[in-house]
Amino acid sequence: MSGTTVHPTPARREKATGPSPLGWGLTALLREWGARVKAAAADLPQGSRGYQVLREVIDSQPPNQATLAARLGIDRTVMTYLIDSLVESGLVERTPDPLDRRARRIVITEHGRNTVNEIDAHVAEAESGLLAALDPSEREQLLGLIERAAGGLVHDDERCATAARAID
Amino acid sequence: MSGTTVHPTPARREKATGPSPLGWGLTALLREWGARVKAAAADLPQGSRGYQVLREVIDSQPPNQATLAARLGIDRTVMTYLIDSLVESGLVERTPDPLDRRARRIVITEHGRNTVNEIDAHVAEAESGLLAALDPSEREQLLGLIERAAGGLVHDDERCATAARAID
DNA sequence: TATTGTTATACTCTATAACTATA
DNA sequence: TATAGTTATAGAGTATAACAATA
Repeated sequence: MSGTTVHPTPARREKATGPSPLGWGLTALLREWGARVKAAAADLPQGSRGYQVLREVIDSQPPNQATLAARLGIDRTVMTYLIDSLVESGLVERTPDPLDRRARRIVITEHGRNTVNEIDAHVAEAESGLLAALDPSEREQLLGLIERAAGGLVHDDERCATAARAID
Repeated sequence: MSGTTVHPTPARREKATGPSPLGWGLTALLREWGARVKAAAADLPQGSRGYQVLREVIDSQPPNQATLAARLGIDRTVMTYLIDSLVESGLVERTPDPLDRRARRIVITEHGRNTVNEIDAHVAEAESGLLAALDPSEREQLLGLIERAAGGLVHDDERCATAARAID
């Protein structure tokens, strides 16, 4: 979200010698995704992340904060502030978890559900704009591949570099 | 790089009602990519971004800082510090641009080239680990789709939400 | 002893503006 | 006037550690 314009595949771009296009492409796409979804979800606090949390609250049956944090890759201390502002806006509520009195179940409010429903349409537009270079079947493909690749990141915790700090 | 473990596709995940999996998948993949490449490029300053800059310096014929910044989506003020530390480490040099005395061409040094060559192998490993859930042909597919989608983000500047702030 | 959630602090990024030297 | 590069400052975002309540 810096004042710069993405400038891909410019005239002077040669063949990619090394393995960088993955990181470059992911970065460019995620930056644009964040900017577009932030605009689409301008009604929400916390921009695109507020939207992601709300979607997750709806899709999972009411999760607790730790689950939300783990699933979205957000620190649990940050999740506290995130939920705070969503509660202030009346989009979600913290309810006690009858099975674990330490935990709070985060449930969507009627207002929250309506808001997300409206925003979903705008986000869908934003996302198809983001993938404008691909035709519909390719978008499906990309979505599927991304989800599978990302979904595969669970079980190699003991092997990779992140593990060390992730475990701590 | 928070002390959290990604926790995708957990037991309680239902069908995705809305359009969030794209943002979720991109975020998870990019976070892991950054962590793994940072480990793979531990010799470099500035982690995965130092690597990205070096790769770009090699792939483009010596670019100036503004070009690098635009292409990688990094603010030009940040690029100054980035290049500073790469110069300190002897990986690149700032040379005057004969065609524009304001600009500095960033050229890779012999040491820089050797270093990147070594790291490339580790990064390639890191990336195939990242995409372990996909078979080789699917990885190719994903790479291609990501590059095309990201490459398509150039010409809609006057239409989308980012434009406003990108233009400024 | 481990975990959920909260708070406070410090640190790291990033954004903004101002300045120079060129064009 | 606009652009390339630099620098300084402020702000947003993030990590770390400590704590209370519960498991």
